[in-house]
Amino acid sequence: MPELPEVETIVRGLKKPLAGASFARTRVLKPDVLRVSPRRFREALKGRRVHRVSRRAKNILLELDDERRLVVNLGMTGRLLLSPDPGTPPHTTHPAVSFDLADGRTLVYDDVRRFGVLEVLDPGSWAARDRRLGPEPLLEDFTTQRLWKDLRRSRSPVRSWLLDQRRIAGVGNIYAIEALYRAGIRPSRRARSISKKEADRLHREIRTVLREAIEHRGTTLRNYRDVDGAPGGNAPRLLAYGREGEPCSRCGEVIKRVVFANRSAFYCRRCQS
DNA sequence: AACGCGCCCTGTCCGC
DNA sequence: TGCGGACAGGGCGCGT
Repeated sequence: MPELPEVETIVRGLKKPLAGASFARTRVLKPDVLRVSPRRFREALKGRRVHRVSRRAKNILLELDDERRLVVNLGMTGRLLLSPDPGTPPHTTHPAVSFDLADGRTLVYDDVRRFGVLEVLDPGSWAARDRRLGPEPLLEDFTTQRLWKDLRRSRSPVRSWLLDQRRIAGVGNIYAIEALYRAGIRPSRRARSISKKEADRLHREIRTVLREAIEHRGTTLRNYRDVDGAPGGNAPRLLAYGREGEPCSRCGEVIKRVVFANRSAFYCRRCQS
């Protein structure tokens, strides 16, 4: 569910409130969101202080005072919810893991479908994971040149290419569809067929779409909430995603929906080639 | 090696 | 009103 802008909104919301906070007690209600035993997970966090909160791709990183990190991937429906104030737990629907902080606040990982994963990784394990992720699209090293060169090496449909986290980090189905719509490129186009000029446009639109979504605190279709439980405001701004049968905002042609790789793609057959 | 597919799980919505 | 099927923002493991 949550893509880069939603994860970034959560990270920004946790930065100040969690800086310096420490884990007193952890309760695991749904062990299937972990990859180790609940006991081992609890022990890894016990007494640890949060040094810094950051994001890499769609992962939330709580950097701990022992050099390890609590890595949270929200899957489709994961949420991180924080107490409004000490003594008041956040409002949850499907709590999976609950973290009591030393100051009386509670951080809860809530997840209806439980596709999310929580792990505590040492520096080496995290570095190995990090290396497998592609460039951050909002950072300097993601250049038009790099995008174009990387696209040329793949025969996948460009929409599938954009969803592959090893190639570009943090883009999911919504923003892939939106960027392709705005760049005038059909989702089914083979990555290697994208011209230099198209790659330039795609590069710009990926960044614009992500930046604007962050400004609007993410897209809420159903489940996404920020750390205060509030929905994002970006959904009404989507031009193609979820708009099957509606007129194209540019030319009035009907927006089409096609399915490949088990996921919906939306596009305008007149504006996108 | 690169790629596409099925699957993990629960909730919601739509058509009959 | 009830029921079955399709579908949902992600990512992994498998077979080709």
